[in-house]
Amino acid sequence: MQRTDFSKMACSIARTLDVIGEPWSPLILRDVWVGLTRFEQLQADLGISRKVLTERLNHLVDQGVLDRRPYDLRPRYEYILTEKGAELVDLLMVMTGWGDKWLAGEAGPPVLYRHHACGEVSRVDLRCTHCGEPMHANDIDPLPGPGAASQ
Amino acid sequence: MQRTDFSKMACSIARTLDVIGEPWSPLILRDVWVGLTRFEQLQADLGISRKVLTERLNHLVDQGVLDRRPYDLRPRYEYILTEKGAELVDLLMVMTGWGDKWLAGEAGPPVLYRHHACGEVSRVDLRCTHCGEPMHANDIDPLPGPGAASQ
DNA sequence: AGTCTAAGTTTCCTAAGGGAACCCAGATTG
DNA sequence: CAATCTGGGTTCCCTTAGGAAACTTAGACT
Repeated sequence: MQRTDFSKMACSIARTLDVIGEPWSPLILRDVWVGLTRFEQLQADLGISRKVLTERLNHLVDQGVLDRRPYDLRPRYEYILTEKGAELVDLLMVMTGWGDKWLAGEAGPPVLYRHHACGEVSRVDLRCTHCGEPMHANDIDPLPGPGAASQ
Repeated sequence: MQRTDFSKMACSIARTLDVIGEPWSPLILRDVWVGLTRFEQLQADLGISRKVLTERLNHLVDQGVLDRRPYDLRPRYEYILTEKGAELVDLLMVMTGWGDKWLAGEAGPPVLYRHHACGEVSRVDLRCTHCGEPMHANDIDPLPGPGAASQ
């Protein structure tokens, strides 16, 4: 294997990268999320090489992030997010927030999110599941957990 | 250019990937965040090729995510997170949460986060900046924003 | 029988990652 | 003051992965 395998590292970031860290994978998930669920749609929208799209879709299905299912009696398939995949959209939302803030420039964000609960165009904020206060890089200390490298 | 350039796409996810989407970049940020800030430390901890580490560090500095500064009279440098880079740690925290839930298995999470505000070991949750309610994939509708592709 | 379409496969070419050896500047050692 | 050490890279070669375009296949349509 030439490209380093991250899946064995005792790090949830590395393991997550092993699932969606390859080029194009997050954009494929974004497209599937907004309803572009078929091979031709994805290929046309992204401009990705067909070979690479095939590889990525197979990998995402193998990892349980996408489900491949027929939508016709002919051999036609669409890809949909599993629950595991839908929870990756959280990651995309945070990426969007960062990109909107630091990279969008004068033109402003290309996409807005309307929140169903309040009906407003809004953004995501990271909060502590325990106390509900904001939780960012400088608000926490990392500690070794039960799955820490020790073997 | 062989590898497709994401930076021109009208999508904050694609633009963010152009900054930290290459292999190793998120792991480099993680290491810098936890205090492994020097070339030799990063190389030894990650096992990354020196060539690629150089390329990644240069790119992250160019993008304003890391700052390279001398820590000695000799030609010795360390890399630290800028504010722009520190806000990317949000992304790492969400990646960690997803990996902990879906990939950690029996052993449990390799790392825990203690939240300063409440002192508890906790996790992050995504909330609407406007109403404070949970905000996940199925809680929002994407709408075209001011920076949407139109030119 | 011939055509159309979605969903891939295959082939060729180039670029990017891995690994190891090499280099350089400034400090330390004998 | 020559030899060595150390951090921070460069260079070189090899292999793998991405891009582009052509080709294939199964079933439906005309």
